[in-house]
Amino acid sequence: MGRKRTKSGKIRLAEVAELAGVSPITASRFFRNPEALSLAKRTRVESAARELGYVPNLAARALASQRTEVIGVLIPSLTNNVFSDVLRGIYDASEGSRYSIQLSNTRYSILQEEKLLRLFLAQKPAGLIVTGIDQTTESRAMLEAADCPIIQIMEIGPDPVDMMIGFSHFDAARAAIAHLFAQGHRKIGFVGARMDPRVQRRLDGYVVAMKDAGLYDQRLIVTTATPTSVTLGGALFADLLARESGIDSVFCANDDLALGVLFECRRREIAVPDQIAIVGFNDLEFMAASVPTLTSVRTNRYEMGSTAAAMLIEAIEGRRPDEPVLDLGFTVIERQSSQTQRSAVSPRPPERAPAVQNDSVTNDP
Amino acid sequence: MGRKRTKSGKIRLAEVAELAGVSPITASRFFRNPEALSLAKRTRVESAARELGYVPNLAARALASQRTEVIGVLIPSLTNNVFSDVLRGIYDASEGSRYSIQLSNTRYSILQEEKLLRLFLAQKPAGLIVTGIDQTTESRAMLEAADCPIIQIMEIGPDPVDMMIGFSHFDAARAAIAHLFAQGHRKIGFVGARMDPRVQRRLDGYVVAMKDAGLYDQRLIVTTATPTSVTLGGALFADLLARESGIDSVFCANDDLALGVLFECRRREIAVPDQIAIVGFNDLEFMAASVPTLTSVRTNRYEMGSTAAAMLIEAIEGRRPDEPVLDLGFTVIERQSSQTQRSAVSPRPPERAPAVQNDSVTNDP
DNA sequence: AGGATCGTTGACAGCGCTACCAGCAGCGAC
DNA sequence: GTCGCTGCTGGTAGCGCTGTCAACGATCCT
Repeated sequence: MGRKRTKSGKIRLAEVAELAGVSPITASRFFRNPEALSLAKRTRVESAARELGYVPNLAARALASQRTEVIGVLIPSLTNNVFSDVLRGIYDASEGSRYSIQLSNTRYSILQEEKLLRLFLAQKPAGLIVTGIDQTTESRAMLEAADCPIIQIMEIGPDPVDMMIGFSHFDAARAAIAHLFAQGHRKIGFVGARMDPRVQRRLDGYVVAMKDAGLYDQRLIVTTATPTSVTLGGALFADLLARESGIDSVFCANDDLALGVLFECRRREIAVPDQIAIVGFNDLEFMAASVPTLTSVRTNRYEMGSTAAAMLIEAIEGRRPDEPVLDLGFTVIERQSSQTQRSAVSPRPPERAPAVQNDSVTNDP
Repeated sequence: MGRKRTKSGKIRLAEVAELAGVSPITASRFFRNPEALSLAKRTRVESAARELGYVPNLAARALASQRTEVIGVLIPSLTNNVFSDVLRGIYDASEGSRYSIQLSNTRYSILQEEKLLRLFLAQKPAGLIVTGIDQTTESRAMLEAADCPIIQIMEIGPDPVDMMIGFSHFDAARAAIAHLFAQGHRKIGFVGARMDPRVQRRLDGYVVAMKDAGLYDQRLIVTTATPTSVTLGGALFADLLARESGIDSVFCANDDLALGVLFECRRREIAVPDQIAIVGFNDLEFMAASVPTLTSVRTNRYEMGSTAAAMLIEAIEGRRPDEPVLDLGFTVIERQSSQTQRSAVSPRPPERAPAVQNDSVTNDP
């Protein structure tokens, strides 16, 4: 055979082209835009490529085309269940596409995020997925100057850099509190950890709901910057009980905390929901399995990741969505931990209706 | 200025070299092996690069050098807590190095793994991290032919492709059963889900331990191929109870199942550990927070990831470890869920000593 | 002093692919 | 018959960097 191989023995595009009897550039087009070829050449190139086991060299492609087929993803945590669901969505939706995912962990630091952003942008990614809407001014400027599609995920806000997909943590928290009001609870504690911007907005939702009902008391709020855990949920709840008496329910900023509160109740022989109602956030799998089952606010995490990746890929390929901001909503899943006994006479009837509109607990736009 | 810029306005190495008054190749060396330069040129190149804000073009580098600075990582699941800990270790250890992580999800399919391996290898990664020791014949052949360091993680076995880091799931399961024997339990159930090769080896460890003690009964084993969950733990345990009576303890193949069993006990008002002892596997955070606290086998997941990445990078750079197989061990963490009452008279004294050597529950090599 | 060695530097020639532009055939319209 | 158009194809010229090898002066040894 007259074909010359590179020393590494790798098959190059030129070999494929030669076997197929076309020019290299035609073979190149086959891999990027097969429709542009005549049917005859298309099949010839295809079978030649298969026969030789050709695999494109991505580095050469990136160098020649001046762009990569990499989607950068910046998330604050790898271990938080919330993000692993989102990630799974992103990976699933990118699979089968030509794009590969480049993941980095900001560890909840917007400075770290800025640093990583600079790194990513220097390699001209095809698109970018960033978490949240709280970037540094510098990051924001870089994102706006970037010439690739960008999606902010996990929450929505008024001023997208480009596209945005998430839900309102503020509204979700308010809906959770409205549910507790509807069940007759009035002295509702808030337990929060990590206190990243999204947890902060859940707290804001709680505060506004409580104030609207004339029930706000800052001593009902226990938070810490420490990373969240089940153990911490128990500890924070213990703090809350030590500080305030007469609490009838707790809204936890996430489900791990809620589970910790449940265990702490068990440890102290506090009946749930009779003495204390518990509501969590995210609706992780175990919330439906615990005893009693735990009420939570379901968020569409997998969908958030998969839709974000799919939207981004569409945008990269020139098909921008009609609406750049997508609200995935949330649903308050009412379970035993917050149900007032309905078969028996309610042991703690609401003394007055809370001053909050009793709208639907679901917010699926 | 005489410098010519590329149309994209990007700073190239040539610009840096010109400003520094050296040849491009010298500038290139500065970024790869600064020690090779004289101090004078080194500082000149460094300040020129900083002044221009130069960022190397990785695609060009990869093309010219015929290798990438990418470490491929193949794991079976993104959402399983076990792997998120490992991943965090990998990302942490690779941060600050020149290498970037390329992650893919095999979804517990060795065929999918083979496919992804082919994809990865075609791009000449600098190194590879693969999960487990059960590859297809084809995958194994590809790995052996690959000219980059490879680490198999999560478990150890007799025949490493290259390097290996993990622990013996078989021994860990045996140690868990030995602990239950030591606490006087004899009718020990096994609850397992997903049944990937590592869970299978835990089951093997259980079987051997039970057989050695003359207590093996296959009706004590409940497994399913379904992905694991807390809910599933409860359901499988319910199956076990329906099938067999007199069970005094349950060894769960992972902690989610164990939590599900605990909740199921609570639902049925079975006292833990008095009527049923529970042992889990992995020692996730919540195991220490539950009521009662749950015994588990601690595995060093974060360390496994970080050590694997660090070892791999060392090997890539030519410093191979003395010993290619690293056993990270495990520890049985004894908690309330499996403790025989010691203050009171044991309600269920062991009728005969189990025929298993009562070695240390810790296996930290 | 002569030769060998080391540390440092630079010239050259690609790595494998694609952007750009030109060319060519086939077609319908005038 | 000419023109312009469309659809397909190919040639040329890099993309930005590094491997290889040669050259140079400085240092060391005999």
